[in-house]
Order: sequence, then C-alpha cells, then structure tokens
Amino acid sequence: MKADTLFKPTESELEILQILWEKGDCTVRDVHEILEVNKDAGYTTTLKLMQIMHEKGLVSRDTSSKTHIYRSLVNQQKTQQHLVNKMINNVFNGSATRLVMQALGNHKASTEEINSIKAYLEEISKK
Amino acid sequence: MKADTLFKPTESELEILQILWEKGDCTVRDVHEILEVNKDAGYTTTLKLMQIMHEKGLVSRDTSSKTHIYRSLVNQQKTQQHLVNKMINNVFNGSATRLVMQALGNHKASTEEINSIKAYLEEISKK
DNA sequence: TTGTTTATACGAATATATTCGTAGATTAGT
DNA sequence: ACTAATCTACGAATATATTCGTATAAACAA
Repeated sequence: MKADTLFKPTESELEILQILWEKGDCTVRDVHEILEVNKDAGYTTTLKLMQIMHEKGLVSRDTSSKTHIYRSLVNQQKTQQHLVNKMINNVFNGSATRLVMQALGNHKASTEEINSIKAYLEEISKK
Repeated sequence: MKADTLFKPTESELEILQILWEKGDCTVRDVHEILEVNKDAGYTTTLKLMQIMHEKGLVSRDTSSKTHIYRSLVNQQKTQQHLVNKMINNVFNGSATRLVMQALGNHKASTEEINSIKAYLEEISKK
C-alpha cells in the first residue's frame, strides 16, 4: 500500500480512537460519556460513528451480549507516525526540524521534557 | 476568539496556502501548475478553490488586470502553530514531547538537523 | 405481566469539501 | 478583423462527514 493510501481517520474517528486506545474495550455508552464532556452530540451519533468504524475495519466488535463491546484495531503508534509524517509534508514542507521547533516553541516545555528530548537526540545521533 | 475557533484550513486550502507562502503572489495558473504535479484536478477546480478562499478572506486578490493575482492573508507561522497544537492535543494527548520524538524517530534526521535542534533546546532552556 | 429503560439498526437530513462543465469576456496571434 | 487561447463566474454534480429521528428488540424493575 502506498503511504498516501494509508488509513486517514476523520476528526470524529480520531476522537473515538483516542478513547479506545486509552481505555481499551468500551461500549458505545462508555465512549459517548467521555465524548459528551467536550462535544455536543447525541448518543445515536456516537453509535453510528462506531458502526461506520466497524464497517471500515477500524474497530472490532463483540456482539455476544446485547451491549456490544468495541476495541481499536488500528495501531496507535503507526497512526501517530502517519499523521506526523503527513503534517511534516503538508505543513512544514518536509522539514521535521521545523515542526519540532514549532512544537517546542509553543508549548513551553518543562526542563524535564527538554532533558528527555536531549537524551533522545544523543541516542539517535550515535547510530 | 477561542483557540478552537481559529482558522481551520481544509486539505486543499493548505496545499494552496503552502504554494502562496513559498512563491508569494501567484495567478491561478501558477498555483495550478504546481498542484498538477502531484494532483489530478482540472484548472477550474483550482480556480474555484481560490475563489472560495477569497470569499473566506484567506487570500487577497488583485483584479486590476484580467488575470487576477492572489496573495495569502494568513500567517504561515500562526497556522503552523495552530495545527501543531491541535495535533498535540488530538493525537498525542497533550504531550509535545511525544510528538517531537515521533517526528524525529521517523524521519531519520541528519546530523546537521539534530545539531540545530540541540542548539535550539539550549536556547530555550536558558530562559 | 406490564411498563420503563437501554440497546442496536437503519434511513435520511444536513453540512462541508471537492470537482467540473459551460457560458461569456478578454487577450494574443496571424 | 478573425480565430484561438486564456481567463473568470457560476451553478451544479459528486463525494464525504456528521447528525439525528424512529423503529424494534432485549433487559430490567415493579
């Protein structure tokens, strides 16, 4: 599969995936209650979205009891990687460095964060 | 204006903005010829998109001659910042560090890149 | 048992993004 | 001047994403 053809989640799908990545197995209601905090949409909207995600193969569904249980089928790391690469290309003209600086510039990183990034840089520069 | 309400360019708009940021003033044809390389769409599609962007106030338009000249009205830095922040929140659960590591991990950064990031880290850790 | 709550399924309305065809005006080439 | 090329305007088709109403079935509570 070509890089461009890789999984491209919609905004709503990403919101749901994040919950599934964090919480693991969830019912529609579990997900909906979390979404509701920051979003104003009805229960059946969440249900429909999760059904569509199931059709697309993004989540698995255990239908053995009345209340179905959903689980993410897409890898968090790979999705993050894909989205970051896309952003580097589409927004930063291919420069990972510029993205990194932008990310660190905004978010006033803590000393601890900066140190862990430094350590990480040391590590990858050895190779 | 709330952070969430800020300018949210579509995929196509971002492609066009990138060209305008890099090239400066452009005609529709200028933009279209660059887009054509990686994208398969007709001239009037590009025209329409740029007209819509003008309606939205994303670009200015000089109509003094038959062939109109477009210019970006949105700030590149601010747009990048906004998009990066959104990604940190929506994809990396608020951790800029994780995004940075992901970005550097993929893209095998050159020694030069790594050094400039190190220098940047030194600078911001002083403040 | 009977009524209430809680699920899913499904179709359709709405919103938004993308694409293109066609018409009409202007410019350039000969 | 005449023709071809180039441009804008505009409406509409298409695609995709999001939202919700309603029907129906299962579980639950009294």
